Amino acid sequence: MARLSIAALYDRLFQVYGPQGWWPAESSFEVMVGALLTQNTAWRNVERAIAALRSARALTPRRIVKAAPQQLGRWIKSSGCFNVKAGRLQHLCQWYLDQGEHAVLAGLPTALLRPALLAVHGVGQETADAILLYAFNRPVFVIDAYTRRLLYRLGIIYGDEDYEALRGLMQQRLARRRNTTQVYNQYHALIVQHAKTVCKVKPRCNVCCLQRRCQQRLD
DNA sequence: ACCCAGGGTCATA
DNA sequence: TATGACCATGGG
Repeated sequence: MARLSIAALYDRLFQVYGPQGWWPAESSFEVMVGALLTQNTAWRNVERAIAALRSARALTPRRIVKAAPQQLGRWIKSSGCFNVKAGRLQHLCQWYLDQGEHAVLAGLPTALLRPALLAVHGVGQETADAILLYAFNRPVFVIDAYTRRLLYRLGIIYGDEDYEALRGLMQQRLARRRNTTQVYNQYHALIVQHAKTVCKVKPRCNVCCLQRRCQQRLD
């Protein structure tokens, strides 16, 4: 059986799950907050944290920076690792204010914006790229553990490639597409959706198990 | 009682 | 560079 290509996998996922409507948020700033809070955390718990911030009227960069760390921790408690994340959230918001907020940042080229995000303490590659793609609408593919696992099961990668190698691979294979930013947006969301529904319920799902190597669980 | 979730940082070797 | 510990809640 011929190996499924990265481009064909996208079409298959989209065919099965349809458009995903990511990122669920009311503003680009809220996307940034969510991207940070969802680090190693189920989205459900992040929603509660964001709801708590909103009902406390604390869902703004200034309120978050001004808040006492302990208070901030209480608001975002449901997202786990709350002491760590309270600090990270304040670093991110302080940076956001220092840079002049969204309008200024939106004017920066991705080649400058990405390193700037990565320089924020608590923002790693996946979080930075999620912010670039979903808050700033930049054509940057977000690599996560699900992406790596799925590509590995499909025999598309070895599995030991580093983050940048995978991001480069995904972007290269999708370069011919019409609207790459929209494709990256949907693709990442589709992989997450696929991972937390079908693969979990049905070990032999109708997407990744088109391939032999996927007939057995490899992790 | 485990294991994992829409990760990242830090100490150690 | 490459592991491991740590953060810590909520759901399965």
